[in-house]
Amino acid sequence: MDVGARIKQLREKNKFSQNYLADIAGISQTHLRRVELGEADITVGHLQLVCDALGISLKDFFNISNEQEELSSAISNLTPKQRNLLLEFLKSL
Amino acid sequence: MDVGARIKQLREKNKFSQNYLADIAGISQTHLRRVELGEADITVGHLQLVCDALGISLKDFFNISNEQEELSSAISNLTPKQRNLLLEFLKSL
DNA sequence: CCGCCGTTAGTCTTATATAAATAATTTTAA
DNA sequence: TTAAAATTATTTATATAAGACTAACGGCGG
Repeated sequence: MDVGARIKQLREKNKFSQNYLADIAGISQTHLRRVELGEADITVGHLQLVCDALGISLKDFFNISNEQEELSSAISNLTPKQRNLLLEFLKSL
Repeated sequence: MDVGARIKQLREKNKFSQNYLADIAGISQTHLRRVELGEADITVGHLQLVCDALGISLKDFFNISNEQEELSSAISNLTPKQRNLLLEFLKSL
């Protein structure tokens, strides 16, 4: 479970900048950035602040459905060629 | 959500000492103690280690309210006879 | 082109999470 | 009741989480 990627995913879904999210969460943009990049390991207390700012519970933060996980792990193993095929397929939906 | 209390609750359910849990989780007993007492704010990475050692997912670690709800709704449907059996059982814990 | 603005990245410092070793306390068994 | 064993608490030291400030990197109107 990649905490940084998950934060980034939620942040971008809300169209927040690092600065804005950090601000309303009450943490520094520097640190948020490092956490998102996986360069730092956030504490639960601070993650709670971030989750509050994102309007999500810690439980839901960690509750990535199995389908999603299956998908993302499947996708991460694609060859570039396969990735292109997938992109075409998605467009056709 | 009191992370320390939650860890302690799960640790004691498994009849682990701080030392033992810290050992198999790969963290120090000193730190585990401080986290349980709320004197330190554990990082997600370390909490993940603890959860692994406890055989529980992070999602379930934070999924406390549902369990409680399941319990209370289950309890509310007991017959008097079942309620007595439950009381005996609780004493035996 | 040029400065302005929003966003992300880098640096340097401080606060605190975490560890190793040891002491104190509680529990257990004789 | 007491010594040993198990558990929890302290002390001291280090690694790293976290913050303040500044720089670099694009867009965009003038």
